[in-house]
Amino acid sequence: MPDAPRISDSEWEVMKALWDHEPMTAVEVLARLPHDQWKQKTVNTFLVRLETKGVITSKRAGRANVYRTFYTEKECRRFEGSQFLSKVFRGQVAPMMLHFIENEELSESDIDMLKKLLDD
Amino acid sequence: MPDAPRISDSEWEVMKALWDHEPMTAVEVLARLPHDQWKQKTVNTFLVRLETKGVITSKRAGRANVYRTFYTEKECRRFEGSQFLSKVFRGQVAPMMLHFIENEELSESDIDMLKKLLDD
DNA sequence: GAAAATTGATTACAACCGTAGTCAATTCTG
DNA sequence: CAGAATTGACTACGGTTGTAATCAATTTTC
Repeated sequence: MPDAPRISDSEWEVMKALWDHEPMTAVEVLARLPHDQWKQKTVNTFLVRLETKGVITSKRAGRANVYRTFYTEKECRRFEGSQFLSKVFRGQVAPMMLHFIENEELSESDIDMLKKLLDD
Repeated sequence: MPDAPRISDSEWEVMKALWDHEPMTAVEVLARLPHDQWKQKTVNTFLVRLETKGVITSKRAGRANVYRTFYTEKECRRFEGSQFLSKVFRGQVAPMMLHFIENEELSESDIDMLKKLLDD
């Protein structure tokens, strides 16, 4: 898999909507986003940009374009995750994990799950 | 503590240099950054911008400005961390932790440390 | 003291980002 | 079929980011 292009904050919102219900038209994507925060034209612009970046693809179906993601959410999380790790935690995994354990709410079951995970 | 402004990728590099050795002049900051990737004037621009954003402060000392961070690295990690969590992992901590356990190299001692950490 | 070096302040500029509006073609609707 | 609605394509525009260059004042060096 080639390196994924950078995906901006707002582009991520569109991507998450697409991953959840692809393939979709621009109108359908809007319907999946918080309605008061997004205008149809804005969604359109982002879809065009994402396609230009090669992160999604489109196919004409009747009068509308139907969009599909090109990278999986997992893949994008890998790119963004290692980016974040090196930028904010200087590439040091353990301090980062520690940070999240200290700063984010973990339920009992989360903790149990993670402890099990760490056992392999 | 008020909300920290957004700090861009390159700005983070400057901030990390500053946190490690503050206070510093612009020339000293450059000396702490990879020399082939940074020009003095570029460093200057970033320092000015960071001060405008209120993330660092400066005081004139002789002919040079001496810079100091205003937010700690810990604070900035909190902002950036929760931003990342909600953007990339939809705010779900456990899946994020799982992701990093699966995708980043954790040493034996890292794992032991984390398991201990999870025990409280 | 005049030329050279240092260094902050100001200015530049293209690409990316967020947020849409306008134009134009196609498709309904009555 | 003529007006209305839909929808993609193209255009807009100010703010941020990365990357510096120029201008100007001050200091150092012959």
